[in-house]
Amino acid sequence: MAAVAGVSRGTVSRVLNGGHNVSRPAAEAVRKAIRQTGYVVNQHARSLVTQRSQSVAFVLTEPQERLFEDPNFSLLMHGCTQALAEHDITLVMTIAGMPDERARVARYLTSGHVDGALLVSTHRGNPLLDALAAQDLPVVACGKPIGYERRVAYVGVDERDGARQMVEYLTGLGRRRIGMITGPLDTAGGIERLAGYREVLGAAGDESLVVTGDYTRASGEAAMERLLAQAPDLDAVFVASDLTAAGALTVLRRAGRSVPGDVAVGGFDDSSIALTSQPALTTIRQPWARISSEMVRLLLGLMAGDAPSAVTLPTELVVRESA
Amino acid sequence: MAAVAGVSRGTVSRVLNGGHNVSRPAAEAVRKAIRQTGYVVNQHARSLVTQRSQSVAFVLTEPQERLFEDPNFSLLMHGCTQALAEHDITLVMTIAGMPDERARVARYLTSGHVDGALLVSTHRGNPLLDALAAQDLPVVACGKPIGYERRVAYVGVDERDGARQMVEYLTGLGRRRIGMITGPLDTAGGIERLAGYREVLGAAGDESLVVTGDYTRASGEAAMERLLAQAPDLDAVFVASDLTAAGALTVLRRAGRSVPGDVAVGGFDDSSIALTSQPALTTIRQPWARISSEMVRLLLGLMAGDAPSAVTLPTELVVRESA
DNA sequence: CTGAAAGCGCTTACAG
DNA sequence: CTGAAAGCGCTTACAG
Repeated sequence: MAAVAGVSRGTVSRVLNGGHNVSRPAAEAVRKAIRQTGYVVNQHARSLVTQRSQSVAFVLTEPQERLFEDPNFSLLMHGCTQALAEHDITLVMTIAGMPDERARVARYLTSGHVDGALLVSTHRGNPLLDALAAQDLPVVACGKPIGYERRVAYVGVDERDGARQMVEYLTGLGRRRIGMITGPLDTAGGIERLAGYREVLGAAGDESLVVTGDYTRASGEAAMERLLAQAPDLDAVFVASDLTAAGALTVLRRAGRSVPGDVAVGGFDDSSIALTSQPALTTIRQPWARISSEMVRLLLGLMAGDAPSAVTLPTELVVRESA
Repeated sequence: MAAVAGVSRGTVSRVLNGGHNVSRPAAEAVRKAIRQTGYVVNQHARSLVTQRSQSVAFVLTEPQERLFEDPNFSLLMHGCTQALAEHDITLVMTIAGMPDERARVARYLTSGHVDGALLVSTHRGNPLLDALAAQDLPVVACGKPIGYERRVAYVGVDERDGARQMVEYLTGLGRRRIGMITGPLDTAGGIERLAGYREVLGAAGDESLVVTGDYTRASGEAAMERLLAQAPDLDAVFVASDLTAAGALTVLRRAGRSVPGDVAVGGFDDSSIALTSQPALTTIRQPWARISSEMVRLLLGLMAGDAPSAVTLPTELVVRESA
């Protein structure tokens, strides 16, 4: 390659890396030779010296199905891809749902393939976090990573306040028997959204009105059925995710309860499903674009040597038809 | 590291790579030192000499949304992850829907980050294929890559025969006005499923009965509406994908046509949506598990120096409620 | 502006 | 079984 262009490897390298300190004719010759030979740098050789791979992983620590069911992940990943592209960094996705996959992924991530990792949907005690932290890989989580709040950077929304907004809105509508379908209680979103609900309802809180879900659509169906059995007189439900709320809607329809007439339904996320569900969901908007750009900003910071920090973003009530 | 264990770098490397020609005590010492220091190999240094990265890319050349909408991708990716894990290879996913993303991804793939690529949903004239072929990266496509059949390995199903099975089944049911919603006509699945339909219906083929779709749910809704307008007397539809068929079902319901009473609906894929749709879809099963294992087998072969080859798998009619 | 040279951290014949 | 040494293909001070 250097031979074809009639210059030294050093000069080739210089034009490849910005072209500083290279004469016009030399740069031209190199570019021409690259076109002729179809030369592509060997990323390993480059990374071995730069200590950078110019790529970052988007790690999903969830059974695979969730990714494909929940439209939020898509949004988040797209936003991150865009933001990283501006810095000439490629995003690759990796799934570590099962324990054995986790070990493999941990090895992949820590052995230099990537310069950092964006972690999505982290449950309490996620073992991957230990492995990554031990190797000092820059990591930023989406949502507060319980148990690692201090050591791992993250960006999340004010979950509790979002829940509060929704429950206050339902209360304001005159609803008195307000149920809740929570998220998984080993995640910040699961815990905090429930806390917000309790904060508003206070002593009025009735345990038969609360059922635990796990953010999936299926859990929304199951939980709604239980809720209808335990508290047939409920006139509203706050559901911790739109996808789960869509499941609840199906059950409500089947049970002959009109929404919002008989039962008002409030979701969380403002994901695409909120618009396509029947009726369209009143929900709490998470600023996905902002979340992804902040995640990337923090990650780039960590890669540059910054200490881990946390960003908390506000949410917003979006009123549609379901409540 | 070698110092901690009291051996040479060579010996450390030997235990890391299978432990052949290493004495028990030496191996023990190395393993202990690894535990103590948390040592992880530098993948770049290793790959620079082995010319292998032990990872493979799952490349989606589709706008991001499709991945998350279509359950088939999930299945396929999971199968490939499993099959590769047996060979100690990590699968990373990468999306190249937009032209600028494509350039970035091409660079990523050809610069040594991965040992090969699994290509999903390739339309005619996919520019990524040119870039990869030029760099001799082992590639296997899912479905016949039009225009690259001879140069690129692939595994697909007998699309035409699958379509034929479905249309013959519908004919056997006594349906006489059988419409079709096709896939995108720049993919093998789009073209061949239509060809199978035409083959069975022959001269009876009426152009007003055929509408082009693109495998999405939305295209199923739009196409079904057109079909109902163009050919209000149709008594069956063959839809080139289950997801699209689910869209068609929605429109049919809205139009007051009972399924399969008024209109029989046949899908293609046997994806998870075929079971959850109302009514459950009669469809053509694609053997996803088999497809992913064959894709991996071919890729491993290419990586070992084999010439590209193609595998065509049979499909199977699955009768449920919609027809 | 440019080339020669060192060095990134491994693996792997090669001797022993 | 084990160590010393070459070499993988780059980047980057260092001279000039």
